[in-house]
This record gives sequence, C-alpha cells and structure tokens, in this order.
Amino acid sequence: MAAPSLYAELARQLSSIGALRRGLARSLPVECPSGPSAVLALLGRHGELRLSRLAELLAVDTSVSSRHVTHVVERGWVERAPDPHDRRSRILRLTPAGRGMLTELHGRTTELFARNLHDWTDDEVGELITMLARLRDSFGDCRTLPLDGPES
Amino acid sequence: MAAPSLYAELARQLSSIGALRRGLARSLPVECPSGPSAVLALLGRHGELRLSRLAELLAVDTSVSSRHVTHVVERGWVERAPDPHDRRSRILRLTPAGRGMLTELHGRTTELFARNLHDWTDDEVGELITMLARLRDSFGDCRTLPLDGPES
DNA sequence: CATTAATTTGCTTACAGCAACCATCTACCT
DNA sequence: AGGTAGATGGTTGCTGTAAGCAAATTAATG
Repeated sequence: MAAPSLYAELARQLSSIGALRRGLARSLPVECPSGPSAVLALLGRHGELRLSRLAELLAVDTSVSSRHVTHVVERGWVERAPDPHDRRSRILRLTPAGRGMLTELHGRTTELFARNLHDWTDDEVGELITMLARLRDSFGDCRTLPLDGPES
Repeated sequence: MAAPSLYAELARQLSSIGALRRGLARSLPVECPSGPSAVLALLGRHGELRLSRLAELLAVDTSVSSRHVTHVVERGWVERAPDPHDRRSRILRLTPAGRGMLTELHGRTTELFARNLHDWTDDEVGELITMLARLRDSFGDCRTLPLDGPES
C-alpha cells in the first residue's frame, strides 16, 4: 500500500511511456506495424497457437488479433493450418519468411535499445523487467478492471 | 550495456504495458478519454501553458494536442485566454470545473491503483517510478529516434 | 435440436502524424 | 519609417493504426 500521490505519479509515468512505445513503433518496417509485430513475436516465443490463445496473450479482443493475423498471413509470414481436433479453429505458425522477419524485427529493437540504454547495466534492465512484469501481474486481466462505481 | 536478449524481453514487457494503459483508460469517464485527461493533468501540474509547450510535454504533435484542447474547452474544463505578448497564441488554464474534473480523475486512478497495488510498498512504487523516468530520459525525444538505416 | 465455442466481418471511436493553411511576429533591407 | 521575407503558433483536413462491440458463420457438444 503506497501513498496516493505516488499513484498519481506512477499513472503519469505510465502514460508517458506511450510516447516511447510510439517511438519504438516508428522504427518498425512499414509493412509490419506494432500489432502484426506482436503477433510474430508471440508465435516465435510460443510456437503454434490458436487465435483465441493469441488474443488472450496479447490481452486484446479476438477481432483485433484476427485482423493482425490476416495482415501477417497476407504477407506470407504466418500460415493458418487446420486444427485436426477442431475444424472451427486453425493453428497459427510462423513460416520461414516469418521467422526471417522476426529476426529482422529483433535486430532493429535490439540495436535501438543498445543505442539508447548504453548506460544501463544488465541488473538494472533486469530489475525494470521484473517490476513491469509484477505490475502487469498485479493488475491481472486489464479487460476486466472494475469500471465506474465501486462494487460496494 | 545489457545483453541483447534482455532488450527483447524489455521490449515485450513494454508492449504488454499497452494493455494496462488501455485498462486504465477504461476507468475514465466517457466524456474525458485519455488524451483530454492528460491535458487536464498537465495543466493541473504546470498551471498556465501554451499549446506548443503542452504538446512538447506530452510528446505529441501540436495538431493532436490542439484537438484535445478543443475537446476540454468545449466542455468548459479549460479556457483559452489571450496571450498579452503574442496574439498568435493563447494561454491555456484550468477552469474551476476543470479542476473538479481533475479531482475526479485523480480519485479514480488512485482508487484503482490502491485496489490493485495493495501489496506494493511505497519504496517499490517509488523505485518503479524512478526507473520509468530514467527510461524515458534515456530515450530522449522519441519523435526523433533514428528510423531505419544506421546513420553510418 | 439447442447451446456453446472459434473465428471473421461491419461499424464506431480514440489517437497520432503530416501537410496545408492562416495569422502574427521578427528581422532585415531600403 | 516602411515593407517584405521568413519563422513561429495554431487550426483543420486527410490518412492510418489500433481497439472494442455486436452480429454472422461454422462447427463442436450435450
């Protein structure tokens, strides 16, 4: 439990991070903006996924990931293989070209971070990662945050 | 200088924060989405501002803040007073109603954070704030990040 | 057959950037 | 002083990305 004014400051810092995210997005190739990039990243990390699981990992509506997946499929970076156990869904998988694009993206972000975070130590970066992960965890599924009224 | 794979993980965590930001935005009143809220917050913190300075603080294009300001002015939360030194620009200032809305917003976010971060200490929150501020600082103005090619 | 689940598509909104534009300010030149 | 060129502050039109909700489709399930 922390003091209220700290929360306000944290909220401010978090919203400022939006600008940073936009800046990072600007370093992406035009053909693969941040939404599609996130799809490639998750498929690279988790291997085969179905759409609903992907949307869950991204914490967005399935309609949103559906469009992102369409985007990357159209460019040949991901393939939708039939799911033998459920013909309603399809298994999403990186193609070799998709793996190449992922490597490209990885290289760009790494270079960008390396250039800007040259005075951070491994430990510091690791600590920030840890805290961000914990922050996400503390909020759980953001799509189910209580809205207006207190639940009283 | 940190290891490349750490950077990739940091990038992933940062993009995940987007979902959190959207969740926080969902707790805002419909009349005052996140853009306009940020305008109120900055005017509350800095007092009188001109539009260009506001856009600079928000790290967005002036056209974007211009629209946000129009939004809050239309609702009577901000007034555009003439600038005695330059008739091209106007001084932006919170109205009493705007101050009220700001209090309301502040209350909502504080309550939301209090509910979700109950197991964080002041020090931990403070540390996260510090690291986020440093992160922003390390990247400087995100709108001028080098784009594609290395500057060679 | 009724229901539920997985995905897609249509509609809407918020946010952001760029470019074109108008008004005004500033500096410089005659 | 007067006038013109360029810079600056702001607004508006257009475009694109992202996201959510609701309805429709197809298939699994009880």
